[in-house]
Amino acid sequence: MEIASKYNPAEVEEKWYKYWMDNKLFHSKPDDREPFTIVIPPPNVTGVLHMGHMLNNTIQDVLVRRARMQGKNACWVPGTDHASIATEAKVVDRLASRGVKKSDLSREEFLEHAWDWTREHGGIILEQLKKLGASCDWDRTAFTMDETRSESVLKVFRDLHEKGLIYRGVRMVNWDPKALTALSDEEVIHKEVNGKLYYLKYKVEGDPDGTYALVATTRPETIMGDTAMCIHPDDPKNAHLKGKKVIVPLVGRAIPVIEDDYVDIEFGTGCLKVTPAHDANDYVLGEKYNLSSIDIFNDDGTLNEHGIHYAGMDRFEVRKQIEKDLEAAGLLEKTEPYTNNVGFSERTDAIIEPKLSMQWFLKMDGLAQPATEAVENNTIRFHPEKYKNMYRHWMENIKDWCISRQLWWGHRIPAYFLPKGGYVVALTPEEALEKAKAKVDYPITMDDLKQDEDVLDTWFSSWLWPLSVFDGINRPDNEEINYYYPTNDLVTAPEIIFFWVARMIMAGYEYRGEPAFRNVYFTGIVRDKLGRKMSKSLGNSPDPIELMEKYGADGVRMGMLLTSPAGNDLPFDKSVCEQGRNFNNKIWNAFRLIKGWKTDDSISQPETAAIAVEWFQNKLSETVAEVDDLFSKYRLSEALMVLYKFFWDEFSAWYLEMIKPDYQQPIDTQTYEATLGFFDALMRLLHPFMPFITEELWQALYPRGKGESIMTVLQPGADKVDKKLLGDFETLKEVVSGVRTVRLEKNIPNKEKLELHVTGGHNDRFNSVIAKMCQLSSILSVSEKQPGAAGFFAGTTEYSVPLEDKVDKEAELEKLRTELGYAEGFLQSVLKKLSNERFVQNAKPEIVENERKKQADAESKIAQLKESIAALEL
RNA sequence: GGGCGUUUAGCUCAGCUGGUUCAGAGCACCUGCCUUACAAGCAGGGGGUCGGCGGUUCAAAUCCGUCAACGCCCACCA
Repeated sequence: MEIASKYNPAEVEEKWYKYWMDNKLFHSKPDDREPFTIVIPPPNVTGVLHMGHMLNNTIQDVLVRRARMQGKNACWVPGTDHASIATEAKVVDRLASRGVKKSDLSREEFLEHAWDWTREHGGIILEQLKKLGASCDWDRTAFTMDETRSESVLKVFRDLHEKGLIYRGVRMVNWDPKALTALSDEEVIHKEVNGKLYYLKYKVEGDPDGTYALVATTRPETIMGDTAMCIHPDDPKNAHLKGKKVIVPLVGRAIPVIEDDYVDIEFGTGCLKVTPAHDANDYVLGEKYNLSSIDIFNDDGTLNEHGIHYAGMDRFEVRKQIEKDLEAAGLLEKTEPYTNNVGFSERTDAIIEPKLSMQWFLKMDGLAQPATEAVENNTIRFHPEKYKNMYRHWMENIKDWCISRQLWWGHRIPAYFLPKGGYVVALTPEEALEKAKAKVDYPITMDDLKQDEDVLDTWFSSWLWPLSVFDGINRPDNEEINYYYPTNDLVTAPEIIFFWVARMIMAGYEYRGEPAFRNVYFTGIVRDKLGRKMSKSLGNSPDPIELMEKYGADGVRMGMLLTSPAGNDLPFDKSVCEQGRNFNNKIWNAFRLIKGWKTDDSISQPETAAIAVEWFQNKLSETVAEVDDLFSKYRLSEALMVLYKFFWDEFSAWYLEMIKPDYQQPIDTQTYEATLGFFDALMRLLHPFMPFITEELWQALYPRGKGESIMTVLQPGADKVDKKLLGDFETLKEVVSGVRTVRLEKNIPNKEKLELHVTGGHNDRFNSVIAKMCQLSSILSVSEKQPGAAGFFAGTTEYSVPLEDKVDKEAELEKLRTELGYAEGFLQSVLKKLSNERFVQNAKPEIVENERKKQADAESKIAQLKESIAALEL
């Protein structure tokens, strides 16, 4: 059978994914085995696979596949998130492109469009994950707005309300004028913006001299909402304003001057205009001094009827216009360039407007407590650990969570308002009516109840994800939740540590009294070569699907993993995928070599092969132990790198070369069987990282039964390691390398057999191996190196290849002298240490002993070098 | 304005509790090879005063102080 010399991933990937699906190998159900659970961070239902998903899901798949191969009952639950605000924005856009405004539709009509959109786009990203090889249990695919999940959300709302943790109130919230909804603090991103500081003149009322107070503000367009001016009680320069009233420019309204030490005397002029409706701090002042509050904005950021002649204009238009008008009226003293922090909506990028409104909130401090402790005491471990600090800091300063959104796409808040005030919380209208009847003393019908128009924050469903995917809220004692919960690992981006991770931990403790997961692996951000975040708008993100077509899913997976230690950003470049693809090819060709051999029972195992097998067996054990250790520390890139080198260098370059029979000669059965065994072990070790090629070759290695898969066999275990053997073997490599260098330097073809002379201590156990790897005719022990020989050292032993005329005496002498110089310098430094009494006294005995050995070795090497030089100089 | 983190080869990173696995790995680079598994390869090689300064110690990439640059998180100075 001819096997192509290049690996073709496209052919095998589809085949094996189908095989895994057909044989239900991803499916998990509770049994006696130890469970291993991961819930996917649900991608947005309308999202398209990007490089961040690739990284994130590759890592999850590695963890799940490895757990499965450790005999655990691995369950990776996939699903999608309804992404309330993001999806609603997309649906609104699509409707707009068809000339339909959201406001023209009823709630029901709009939701119909949203569901259409969800049905059209919802499955795309999950299908794309299959191309990556993701071993999710697709039978469990969940959606944050499907029936089970919706019921869970409503029940939790009702429960937390009953516990008194959910309340309703008028607060200053972050208002997104584009999406027309409130946002939580976490959804606001602060950015530095270059703006101006405007100095406005507020004339003092009834002052004939025309004196005025100067107020510095970044937001002149809000003056219509001013209801006071505030100075510091101890501010001498503004003391004359105490007890006075000042006139708001353009508006002409008089407002009182109040005093509060909140004002910073040094900032601006020390005068602060107070606009309780449009600034969180001013709101606090307003409450304190019982100021009236004038809301001058419409929900979309245009000015309302309080905006005098600016009514109907956008807030930023007004800012420009009002500057001119103030100028014209002589009420603008000056402007200065100024940078300040402005809040932007995470989703729509609109500038946030602080707005007073009635919203639903969840009390957080009680929920936060056990969640804070769990991370602090490592019940839940963060990888890398540095995120613990961030987490603690946020948790200790946690604020109540604004959970209502003025949107339609999402879980509608299960609160029903009563005709004469008050409300009830209930899962269904029927339940609501029942509760209402119990609450009021007047007759009431279903039609009298009005359900809250708002929906819940998307994260109010995501935070239940590890529970709700196993139906742990609705049926808290079901077999699945009892078996799969707590989940094991969570793989996610640090950006959503507060949005999601922290809240899942809280929900986990509130509803199970147990951690949601044991380990959190924080991935980095995928960036381009220039260090920019990959984004659709920049167009700097490669299409993952195209990438996989070009380099193979295994190649891309490897590319992602090789350069992404936990928590570090990943500067992505296609070249790493190339490296991955090359490695696939390397594996492919090693297999081709092995499979090309004919076996012969009648040949006995050559000595070189016996040594090779023994050595590789030990090397394998050593590597397995190393990989185990790295996995336990979640150092996946390093684990992969160890395996990469193990396969490429130890297995291919050393082991296979050692056992390789002469061209077209058969191999002995014993060695062949051992080699197949090693290859099998290597495939198993690599399978979590590169599922497709390893399955393909594992299947081809031996005849396999129907439905069998590498996915479900165990990882190789680590045996005892003969350290001495491994050490000796490293010396052997040095010798082989030395001879190869001689060949290269002297331009000696490989076919020409050479003789190797040894001067000094040498372990001749591996002579047959050295002879085979270097094409030697013999290895002789000599008391002195021949003058016409090219030499090198391995440790303190000198090796040389007699070459007669081929050796350039001068060059050889030069080499030896350089080496001698180095050795003498080294000896000097060792002697200096040893002659330092304090070193000999204070250092640990083994350190001193080591220095003595270095001294002896150096001395013996120097003696040998001198002899060789003397012989050449003759 | 607070807090955290990073700085080691051209690039991406590893170096735990100070001393032979202390200056490493992969990629990139250079040289020679189409050697019958693999040129997506083989063999060999060069390259860093471990961000700067100061200190502790017999001994510092490693511990302490300080400065600098970069990054992240939090924060209401209008």
